[in-house]
Amino acid sequence: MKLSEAKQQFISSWGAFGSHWGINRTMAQIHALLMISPDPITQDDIMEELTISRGNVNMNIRDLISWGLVDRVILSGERKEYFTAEKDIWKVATQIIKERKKRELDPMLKLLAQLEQIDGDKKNKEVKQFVETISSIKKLGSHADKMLDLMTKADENWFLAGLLKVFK
Amino acid sequence: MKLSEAKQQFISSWGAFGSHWGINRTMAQIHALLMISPDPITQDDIMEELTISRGNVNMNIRDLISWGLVDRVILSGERKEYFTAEKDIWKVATQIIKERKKRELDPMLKLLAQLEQIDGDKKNKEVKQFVETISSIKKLGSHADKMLDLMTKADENWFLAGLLKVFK
DNA sequence: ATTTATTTTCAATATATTTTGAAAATTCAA
DNA sequence: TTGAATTTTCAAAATATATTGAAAATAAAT
Repeated sequence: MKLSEAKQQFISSWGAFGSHWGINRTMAQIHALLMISPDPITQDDIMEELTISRGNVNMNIRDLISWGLVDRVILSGERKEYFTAEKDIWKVATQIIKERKKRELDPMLKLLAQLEQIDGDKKNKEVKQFVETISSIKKLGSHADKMLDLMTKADENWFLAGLLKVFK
Repeated sequence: MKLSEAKQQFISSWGAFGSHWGINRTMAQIHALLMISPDPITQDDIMEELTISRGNVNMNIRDLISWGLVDRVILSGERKEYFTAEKDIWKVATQIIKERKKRELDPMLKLLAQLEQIDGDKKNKEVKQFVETISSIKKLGSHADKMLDLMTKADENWFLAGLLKVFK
């Protein structure tokens, strides 16, 4: 397979993959393109490579920057802005985990804590099932929370070495 | 807070939460409703509780069944079908992980293995960055794959006990 | 200060996804 | 069988999301 073909395939499937995870397809594609680009590239390069509009590139790039996955780069002497992506995939993964934890898991756990305090007869079947469901989700959620916290603080080798100990 | 209010809040936010994870909002809401329902309920109950159409309920219920999260229940003497959800949240989580691994991670890893074999000068900067990106994603992916496999085979206590050892 | 290159915004448009609801199919009882 | 209850399907409509492109804003050079 030729590089150009492989590139296209990777960008396209990374986009599809991302869309299963609440990340918009184009954003994931831009991210893919930046990850495989050895040097920083411009908005125009991205527009051309993915055949999408300037506005689209601009918005998604800003989104990627807010996720901490892409950086603006100023090349001296150049007027245009350049962009580059974090290349260490472990850092990419922990960054995504950190952000999603903050944006989604944390608020959910906060809400569940509130919902646990409902008034009503604890003997009532409906009440009982509700409280049990909420508290078991909360419990699982906070385990996940702690685990993700530790994971994202550890570096890759440390984390995987640790896992090996558990998983024989 | 009253039960009815708490129920509404839980259903609504579980729906929003799900939609960040590629699960459609209504499907997640139906799932939430079933999890907090102590006894099996009918399509009509769901229609009424969530004020959505019969077709919508039917399609999403089937989807939930295909995910292994909901079961059809036939109550003897009753004509209508009843539905019930798995209540053990650890089982719910591992079931979701298993399915998503099968549907998303496995195909992605398979594709990456193909993309690694591109022809061209390995000294070329573009080729080098491409191959490095692909192989590092593949490596991380297969670590995740192994870990998820073990997680979903283990039971909750075993898994958490194991994690405790690693994470002090 | 004016021009020119570049980035950003956002209303309009296009695309994708979800939902409806009524018709068709199925299931069960009489 | 026939018919009533129930489930399923799916084209059309509604809704939500993504994309465009040109105008406004910003930044740099002259």
